Amino acid sequence: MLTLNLIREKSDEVIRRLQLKYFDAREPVKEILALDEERRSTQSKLDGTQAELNAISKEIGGLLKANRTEEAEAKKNMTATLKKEIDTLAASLAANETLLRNILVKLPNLPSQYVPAGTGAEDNIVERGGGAMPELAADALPHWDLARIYDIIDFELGNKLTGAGFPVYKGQGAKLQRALISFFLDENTNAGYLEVMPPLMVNEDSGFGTGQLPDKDAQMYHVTLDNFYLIPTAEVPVTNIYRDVILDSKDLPVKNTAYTPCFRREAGSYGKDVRGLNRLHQFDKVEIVQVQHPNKSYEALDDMVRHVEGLVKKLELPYRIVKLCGGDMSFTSALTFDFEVFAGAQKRWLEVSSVSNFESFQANRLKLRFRDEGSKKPILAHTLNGSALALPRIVAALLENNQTPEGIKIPEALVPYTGFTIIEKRR
RNA sequence: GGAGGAAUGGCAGAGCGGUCGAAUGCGGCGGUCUUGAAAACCGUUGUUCUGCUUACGCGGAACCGGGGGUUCGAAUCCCUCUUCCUCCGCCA
Repeated sequence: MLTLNLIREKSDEVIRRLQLKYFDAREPVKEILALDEERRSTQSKLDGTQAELNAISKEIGGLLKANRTEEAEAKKNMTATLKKEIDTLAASLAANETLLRNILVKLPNLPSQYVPAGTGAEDNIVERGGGAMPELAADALPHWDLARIYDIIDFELGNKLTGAGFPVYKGQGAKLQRALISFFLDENTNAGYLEVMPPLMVNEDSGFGTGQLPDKDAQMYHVTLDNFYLIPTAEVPVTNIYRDVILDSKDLPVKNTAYTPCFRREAGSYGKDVRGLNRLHQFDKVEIVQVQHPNKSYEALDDMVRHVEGLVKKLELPYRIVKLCGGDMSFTSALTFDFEVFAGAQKRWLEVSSVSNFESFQANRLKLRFRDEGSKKPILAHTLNGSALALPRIVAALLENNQTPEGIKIPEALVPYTGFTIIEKRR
């Protein structure tokens, strides 16, 4: 959520920068400014009337104490109109604030100055890449075939237990999941992130805090009986740890990492994108989250990108880092870098991480602030997060790129975690 | 799940219809003293909205778990929700 102050003081800039996300903010901004004006004048009238009533009440107290009952009764009669006025003003203020907020929460975050122009994925800019492209035979198999042949991931069994998009990992496949999770968590904690293990269901307030609600509720599984939502990413519970929190400046930066399963309904996405591990309803992901001083958030974003790059390198996967253009960015982000790895048999780039700076957009919703030296009022912190990393597509690329006649080779960095160097057929 | 009790400022803890944004203690910040520090003493100490000033500041409104009600007036009384504690039941 953008701050009212920003819209009030730099409305032209807000409109101009949102054009980069193909969002026409002219009308909403106009409405916001009008409502804000009205809100303040109502507030001011309400405060004045309330002050009058308070003064009279105080007088009545004094009169009653002095046993001047008749005068007190006379004063009481004066309050009726004031009270009616207060009710009316309070109701109109509440209505105004609801309207204002409803428009405000629909404005996307402003893209930062570094965001390139463009309408969609084809306009994203490849920053850099690395890793050797796999040299596979022409008959190299896609990961879903490999998963079946080596009996390490069972999609059919998942269909039976739950439904499409809920695979069952078995044997070395299950061990590989556990190894990747431990590997990522260790790498992250070694880089200074504190490991946390949050709940996998959150309440409405949390869903709102990170921006999944009210707009994207169709993306989350909703447990209606208790009104909880299954988390679509650890970002939700982990960032909400800091909802309604005022940090001390010496607490910054906050760096957290968490492994969680993630649940996504993925309503409306069908077709060949969803084959195998490419798109699941439940998947494992290790997330990193930072809360930063506004002056340092872009430095931190850079750090996070480098850190994730280190992970992909250690897994010896061919990768590229893509800077998202305005048209391809998420609602909440100010600047996003996607990581893609190349899956040799599908011959496709698969997104495995998305690292973003949200600036104060989430913090404003969360009321996440800190006390800065020299500033009397607490100020909004900046939040950032990224995947480090999402497992299924990493596994897809590992399986496809490392297939050999003997089996699937495990990258060296992972061997201490898997305890095996190769995935072989079970008998 | 059943029966009782509780929720107050960073923490502890008073207040149970008016002068209470709230005693007191601890902590934090500033100062006196000191070579420095501790102790002692003095002062200060939250958040939001808002008006004037917009450097500092001054004034108004709201906030005592959330929401609603009674009253001229609510931290204080009533209703409701949530959370926590104690006892019983069930259970990984």
